[in-house]
Parts: sequence; C-alpha cells; structure tokens
Amino acid sequence: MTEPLCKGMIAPMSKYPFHEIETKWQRYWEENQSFAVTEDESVPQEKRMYVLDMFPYPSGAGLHVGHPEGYTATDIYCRYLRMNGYNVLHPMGFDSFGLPAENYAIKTGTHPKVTTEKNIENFRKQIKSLGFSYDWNREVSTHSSDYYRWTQWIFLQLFRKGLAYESHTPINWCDNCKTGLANEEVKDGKCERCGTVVVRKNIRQWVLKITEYADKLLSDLDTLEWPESVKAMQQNWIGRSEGASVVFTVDGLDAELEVYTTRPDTLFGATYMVVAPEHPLVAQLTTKEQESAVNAYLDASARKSDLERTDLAKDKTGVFSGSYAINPVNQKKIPIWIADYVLISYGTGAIMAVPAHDTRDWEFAKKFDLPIIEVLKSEINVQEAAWTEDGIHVNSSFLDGLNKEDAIKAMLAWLEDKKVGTKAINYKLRDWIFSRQRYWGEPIPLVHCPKCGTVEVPEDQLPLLLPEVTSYEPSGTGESPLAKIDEWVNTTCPVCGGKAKRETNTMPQWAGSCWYYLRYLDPKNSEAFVSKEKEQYWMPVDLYVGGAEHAVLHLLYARFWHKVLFDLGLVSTAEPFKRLVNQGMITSFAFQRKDKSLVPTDMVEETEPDVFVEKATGEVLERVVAKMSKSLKNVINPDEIISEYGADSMRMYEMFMGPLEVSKPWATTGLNGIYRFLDRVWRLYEERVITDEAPSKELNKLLHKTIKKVTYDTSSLNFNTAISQMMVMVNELYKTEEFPKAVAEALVKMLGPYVPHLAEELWQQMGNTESLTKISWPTYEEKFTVDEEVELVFQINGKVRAKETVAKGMDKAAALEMAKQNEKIIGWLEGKTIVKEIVVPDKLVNIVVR
RNA sequence: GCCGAAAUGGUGAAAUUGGUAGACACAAGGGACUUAAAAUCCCUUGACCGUAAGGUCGUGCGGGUUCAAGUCCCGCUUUCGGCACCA
Repeated sequence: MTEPLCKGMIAPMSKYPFHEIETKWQRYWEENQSFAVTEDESVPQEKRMYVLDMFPYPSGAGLHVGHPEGYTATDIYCRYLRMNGYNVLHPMGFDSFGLPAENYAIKTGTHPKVTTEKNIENFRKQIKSLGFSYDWNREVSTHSSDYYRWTQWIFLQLFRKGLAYESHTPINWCDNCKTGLANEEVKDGKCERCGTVVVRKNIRQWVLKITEYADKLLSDLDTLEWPESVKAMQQNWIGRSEGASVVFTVDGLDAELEVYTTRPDTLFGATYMVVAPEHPLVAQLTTKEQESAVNAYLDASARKSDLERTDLAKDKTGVFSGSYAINPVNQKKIPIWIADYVLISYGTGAIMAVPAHDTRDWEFAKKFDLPIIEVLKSEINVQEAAWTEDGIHVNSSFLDGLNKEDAIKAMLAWLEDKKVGTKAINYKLRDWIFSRQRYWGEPIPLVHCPKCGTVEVPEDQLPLLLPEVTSYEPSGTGESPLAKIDEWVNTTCPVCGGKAKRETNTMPQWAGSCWYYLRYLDPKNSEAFVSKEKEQYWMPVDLYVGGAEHAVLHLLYARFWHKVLFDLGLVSTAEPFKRLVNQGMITSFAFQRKDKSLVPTDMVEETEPDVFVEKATGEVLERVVAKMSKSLKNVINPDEIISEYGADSMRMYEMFMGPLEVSKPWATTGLNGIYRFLDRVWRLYEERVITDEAPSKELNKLLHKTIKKVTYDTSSLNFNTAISQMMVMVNELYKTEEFPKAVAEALVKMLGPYVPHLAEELWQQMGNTESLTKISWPTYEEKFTVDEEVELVFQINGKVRAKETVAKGMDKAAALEMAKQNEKIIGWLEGKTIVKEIVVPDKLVNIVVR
C-alpha cells in the first residue's frame, strides 16, 4: 500500500450489483411518485412533519461530500417517519442567486442564468443519484421570477412597515466584489467571500431595521430546540447590554454630550470623555487652538480601514478637542478627547472614560497622561493596571461602601431623580445592509420620483424582472450594472405618472433564503406567497438540518423576516425552525511537516503502515485532520464514490463515520468496510435459505433487541450506533445456514431508510409486491428483549476480581453470598476485614475490605 | 482576551440514570480456500510484566467527592468553531 488516501483506490470486487439496483429503484420511485406529499386533513397535527435541509447554492464545482451528509440524515429520518405513519414534507430546491455565477459572467460573457440553470441541472442529477426521498414537485429556485416575485413582495411589506430605509452612513465595502456587505458578512475585517480587506465607503444603501426585532430575536431563542452553541452565537451577535445613558454638559458651550455606559457606578472615576471622530459634535467641540491637530487626526482615521481601526495591535490614538465637559455627579471639568477607539455605530458614539476600571480607557489614559482615579477598592494598584472586577466603592460620595450591583442601582436612581440620565439598553446588532451593487440578485421594487419620493412598484406589476444587460461588470462606484440601462432605469412614477427612476440596487443572496421554507408549502401559488391553509398545515419546520456556518447569517435573517411576517398576520408561528441540528464537517486527512506546513496528498507516500513520507524530501510527516481543499488534493468527489461503491454505501458510510453533529475525517477504507457489509447483506439473502419457521428464542431476542435499538437510535438521529447494531445482527445471522423469514423481513425494513435501494430490491426478491416505502416499521416487544441471565461482577474495593453468570433477578443477599463463596473472592478476602458491602442487583457486588 | 464545543486503542468511534471502558468498523498480524493473487470465511489485536494462571497500569493533565468516576465538582493544558476597542 503506497497510496495513503483514496486515489486509485481498490475498487470493490464482488457481485453485489448496486448499479442496476440503484438505477432501477430510483426510476421506480420517480415513476410512482413515491414521495409526493399532499395536505391530507385526516392526518392529525402531531403526525405531520416538516423536515428540511438547507438548500444548496448550485456552484459549478457540483456537490461535495458535505452535502449528502445532512441530506442523508434527513432522508433516513423521513423514511423512518413515513414507515411510522407520518405525513412528511421533505422538499429540496436551490439558492440560485449569488456572486460566483455573476463573476463567471463577467469573465466569459455567459448569462448567469444560463450558468446557474446548468449547475442546477447537475446538482439535481447528483442529488437524485443518492436516492433521497424529496418531493421534487415542490422544488424552488430563488432566481426564477415566479419565486423572486414573492421575495420582492415580502420586501414591499417590510418597506410599508417602515422596516426598510435608505442610509448614507459609511458601510463595509469590498473592492474585489465591488459591493457593500452586511456586518455579518465581514470576518476579521475581511470580506467573508473573498478575503479582501473591507473598507468604509459612503454610498447610499437600503437597510433593514433588524434592530427593531433585537429583543424578540433574543428572547425567543429560549423557545427553540437548537444547539446551545448556535443560540450563544446569536445571543452574542445581538449583544444586549444594560446600562445608563448619562448627559454631560459642555463647559462654555450650549451643547450636551450624551454617553452610554454599563457602569454608571463608576461616574466619580470619569477623568475624561471620548467622542468618535465621526461624532456630529466634533466640529463644535474643537477649539481654535486645537483645530489643525483635530483635522489632521480626523483625516488620518478616515483613511484607516476598519481592520486597521479595530485590529488587535490596538495602539490607542487620539487628540484633545480643546473643550471640557462637566461631570453631572460632581461638577468636575474633564477634557473631551477625540479617539477612534470609540465607535460611532455603538451607543451614542461618545463615552465617559474611567481609566481605573476599564482596560481600554486605562491604556488611553497612560498614553496621554490623563489622571486615573480609583473608585472601586482594587486588589491591584490602578496606576499599574485597570481593575475590572467587583469591589467596594471609594471616592464616590453617596456610593461609598456599596458593591458594584448596589452602586449601579443607587446611581441610576440618582441620575433619574436629577434628570441627567436614564436606564438604557443597547445592542451590538446593527441594521442589516440589504442592497448590493451587483447584477445577479432580485431587483429592489422601488421607484424614485422627484415629486412623490420613493414609491413602491405596485404589487400587480411584480415580478419586477431583472433586465438583460450587455455588461455584467459592476461600476465599482457604488452603482449596480442595472444603473447603466437607461431604458430600464427611466420609468414613470406609479403614483403621479411623471418621470422617475428605478432603484438600481439588488438584494443580497440572503433574501431568497429568508423564506424559501414557506414557498415549499405552496410552490405554485400565483395568488399568494403561501396559502394560509398550507402554512397552518405544515409550519413550523420540525427539523432543520444544515451547516453551522449559517449560525448567525441565514438563521438570524430568516428569523427576522419570519417575525415580520408573523406580526403582519401572514404566518402563524413566531419562529420558523423549531428544531435545528448542525451536521459536522466532513474533513480529510492531510500530512504535515515539522514546520506545520501541509503537503498535498499526492506528494506523500506511506512507506510502512502509518509512516508517511514526503516523496521529494523523504521527511517523515505527521497525519493530521484538515479541511478538504483543492490545493491539498484531498477532496472527495461524490460522483466517483457513487459510481465505484454505490449510493447506498456512500449514504451508510457517511452515517457510520460518527455522530451527525461532529466533524469527522473521510477514510475510503472505512467506506470499503460499509461496502463489504452491504455485500454481506446481499449474499445473506442470496445464499442462505429463508425458512418459514419461527426464530429460535436466542435469535428472537437478538431481533427484538435490534429493533429496539435501531428504532430508538433512528428516531434520535444516532445513526452510527443503529448501523452497528444491524451489523451485530448480520454477523450473527452469518453463523447459520438458514434463517427465518420474520427475521429476514424485519432486517430489510430496518435497512430501508439507510440503504433504500438495496432494501427495496431484497424486499421485492422476497416476493413482496408493494414498495418498502409503504410498509410499516417493525415493532418489538420489551419482554423479548430482556436477558434471562446476566453476568454478575464481583469487585473488591471497586476492582473487578471475578464474574459469574446468574439468573436475572437474584436478590441482594443471595448475590452477596455467591460472591463470598467465589474462589477468587475468597482469596482476596483472606486476612482482610470487610468494611462495607454494596450490591447492585443484576449488576455487581462490591466488597470493601481493609 | 471573551463565549461555545471537544480530548477515550495504531485509526473512525461505542458506553440511557456514576456500576464489567473500548460495542461496531478500519488498519495490522495469523490461518483456511487458491497454482497464485484478489475476493470471501475464521481467529488474534489497549499497554506493560509473565511459559501460564494471573497481575499492574489505562478515557488530555493535577486535585477532589464516592464503595465505585470516561461520566460529578475544582483548577489547568491543548485542539476546533465563533466574537473581538460594543464602553
């Protein structure tokens, strides 16, 4: 074995004809519409299930192995539910607006629609080749005008509600993608998509008031069965904080400076103020003497990118404005500084600085030699470091002697009494920058009229179609390619009929995915985005499975839209996705040099078992786990796997690798093991005699235990352990030449959701004429699963010293007596005093000796 | 720095409520079949000591609770994911 990974892998050698079987049954399901679902009113509410996968962006690269992981999990679950009498909605579609197709269009001139639809066709074919039980009649694509008509319609509802507004404040701009970005799309100061450093740019933007829903988005998280990590991420993103708004007067000026602080208790320690460079009062606060210094500073900070301003190497910078504020609690005059460590976008864009008890203020005070006054008794010297823990207040007049919590309350009361401050709540969440200066997205259905202002495109004129353009190239000046099409831009005002111009920005890719789960319910409705009846029949989504990368972006945006629709009475649930499961990433093995750099897989040789060597240098490498990437040449292509091992092997292997939620490395040898298992199953039914006899007592027990475990594990999505239990049973069946039909049938039924093609085939070969998809899940009886004999463990001081097989239900005294008569135990007891005896019935006896 | 998740054999991993650690699978070794190989079937396989019986150690590290800890508590280390001057 010289190839460490899967290239040139040993193709399975056997008779199991997966290719014919899989083609045959996929055709059967399609021709028989096996998975088409309707809103059958006779099915009670609790037997209706909506199981949803996050729909894919149809990229040119096609499906990767991560997609089938979640899809297989939901497919198994859906097939299991159907066999248990549930009416299951399980749809699939495509998130088909987006930049890659547009960038390809710029390069090649091919219309994004052409590329996208070709990719969708490929994706659909690939997804179908895995035998998933989707109701394909409900497929939606976000780029089709039938679909985005309603995306535009929902936007108009938001607009009407005052939740969409135009903003001129600086936004995140990616100069490579030539478009504005939402805060959520900026990671480490860089564009999430392409890694370009984001700059601030002043362009007109459409913004959605997601902050209006901050409170609901936060509090309703409690009602969701979601991973705690995702809830935590959303909580952090929303970033609610409680504090106070305090008003400072400015000495000698008719101006007030309002600040937000979470620590009003430290007001006596405020030794200076800071306003952000963009603060509206900056000009007024700046005195003649300071003017040139301030202007220079404003210039410099305006030139900085967000990354430079917020980067970890946060060397504090700032400039004195020349003005002073009056601290309302003690009338002290404190200097007002301008510094870019204060952000204009949070709170009021101005702070009171308490260097003794805030690390950032402390750093700034040290750098500019500003006074540091201790107001909480600190365990360290506040001249040397900031003390940010709790303490007893000092130097604080009426707060002296109080701890942090009590002092905050006391100060809030004082501020409100004196009318110089109030309790205030702030959120880190910003409004959602919703317009993109690109072509391949939903046109925003608004018209700018010089007389009437911004007006809606009337609903009956939707969809507002995306016009054809000659060039897809964004202007880069902050206008989309649509701005260049005069005959499209120039229109008449729907209100006054006068000359007007269309909005030329388009919506971000997230728009379409904000509501696709609703369109699946009623995909062909031309009267409404979804009918009330169908919405009430299915919603909310009972199980939503997808990648953790959408923890804040898609899942926050979709919740926001859903809540707006809920408030408008258009949907009946406050939350769209009741239960969420993130599937883990499928990683791959990679090889690492001593300097931690990675070596592409094809440059590595396995010279002996588990010894990996770089071909070029002979350096011994460590095998590590890494993301699949083209450059490491460790990407697994699902098409190849399916053609060499079959869809059933692919499905079952991905479920057998480990728990659904954790990330795990792909190993083709492991896939081969699953293939072998399926081949063994095939041969079991081909070669062994299936009898009409009743199963033996032992076999019957194993059967019922297996059904119990597989049932329990399948319903709780623990597919890996369900599979291993089926393996145990198959291994057992292999020990005999024949086995009973009852066992044969139950096993095929359990295999059904996991390896549906193979199971259907075996089911048919056993003489059944009805598809396995219509058959009920096997049941077990608890009484057949209990062991009559148990192994009793005898321990001395908690260590196992002997074991004995006994009849179940032996009473404590008898068990203890038995232990004491055990030869080995006698030996261990010799010369010792028994201190304590513990008996756990049917489990163990533990004798404590001294 | 803050928040979250995790750490178990050579590898992927099991272990309902604290009660036999390592199910199932991969890899490895041995055997059967074969002219041979592949495929298949059977056996062994946590480490160490021992001819064996058996013993000692063992779930990232250090403590603790308990008759008994992978599981509970305290303190740390490392890895992964997220956030990061949010006052």
